[in-house]
Amino acid sequence: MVVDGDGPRVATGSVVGRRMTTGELAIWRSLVDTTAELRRILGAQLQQSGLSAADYQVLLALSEADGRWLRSSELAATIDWERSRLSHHLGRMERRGLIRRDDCATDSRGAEVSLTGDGAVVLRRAAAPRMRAIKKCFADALTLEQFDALADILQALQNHLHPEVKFARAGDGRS
Amino acid sequence: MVVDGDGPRVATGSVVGRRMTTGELAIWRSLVDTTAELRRILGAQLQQSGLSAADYQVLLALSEADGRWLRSSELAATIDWERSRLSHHLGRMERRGLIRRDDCATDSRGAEVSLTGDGAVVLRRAAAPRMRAIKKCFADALTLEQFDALADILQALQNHLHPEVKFARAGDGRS
DNA sequence: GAGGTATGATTGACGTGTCAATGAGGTGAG
DNA sequence: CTCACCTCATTGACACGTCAATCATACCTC
Repeated sequence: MVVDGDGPRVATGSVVGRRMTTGELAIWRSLVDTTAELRRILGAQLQQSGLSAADYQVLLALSEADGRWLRSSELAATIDWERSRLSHHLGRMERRGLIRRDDCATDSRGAEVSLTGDGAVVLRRAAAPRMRAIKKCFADALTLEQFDALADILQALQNHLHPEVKFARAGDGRS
Repeated sequence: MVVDGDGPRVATGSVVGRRMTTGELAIWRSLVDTTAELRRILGAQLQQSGLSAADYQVLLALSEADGRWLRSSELAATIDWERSRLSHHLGRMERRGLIRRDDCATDSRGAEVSLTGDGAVVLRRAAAPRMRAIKKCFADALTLEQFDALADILQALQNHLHPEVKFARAGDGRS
């Protein structure tokens, strides 16, 4: 049974209306597979520092924040997570002593999330090996030309996913 | 913390030995973020057909298999999953009536996994919308040149991750 | 300032993924 | 034959992610 792939079909006359070719679909599958593999490898590497990729993202965002703390919702926006996902994860990280949640001074509903000393140490120890791993299994594989092309492709995908920011310019107040 | 600009580079060569630049790291982060977003969008789309991305992968592999069934371990190898992950997932899919597991005729340890009628119907209904979604949020964003460049980049990454198959070529006549 | 609504964050339920351990059955050396 | 060892597949425990529901507080309107 064939449920995907391209079959004979009359073109609608517009490029956008064309079906995907098998080649395009194969590239899509390769993208999914390859990025999944990279995530798996880097996740395994990070685990040797006692962190998951999610832990690392949270700790990194906090360490880069002004004053090294963030409101829970700001943190969620920074790393583009759902609120509830963050809440669950912060609970687990708090239990492990990596972060701390305090009542927010300016809004009694809110929480201020900050690194603990332990969290900062663990993050610092994990950072260099992670950079090396990204370099080794990703950056070392590509030429300068390929980097440029990839940046261009990713920009095209982002423009396509978020057309409203396609023409955004610093200092341009209009939307 | 600027890490750009140190060391000469061999023309058109790789960047082995140099540190990653902030630009290269930014491209890595963009790759991770963008592919995560695509997966999220497509997962949400697939969910309208009552399937997860994992379900779809399993059903598709079975539908493409000779005789529409596979040994559990063959299925795991086909979609590159851990055995235990597959076992858990097949349990859930069996409960939902999408697949069936029968004792293997040639090896009493094994299981033969096959599509149920329901599973085949659900897959067929999900396939076209999924293709359209991949086209809409991925394929439609890229030019032919960008497709070529992306295929080249993914091949380079795969070659780097699996050097043992680095020299395999399609159309070689012999492998 | 009282009511209704919006927002910040958490919780519970459930599906999912990983690791280590297990059991059940094949396989080969002696 | 039988013992050691391997592979096939499953299980349990636990971490993780999503959805819908909840709760408390802020904000806005009258």
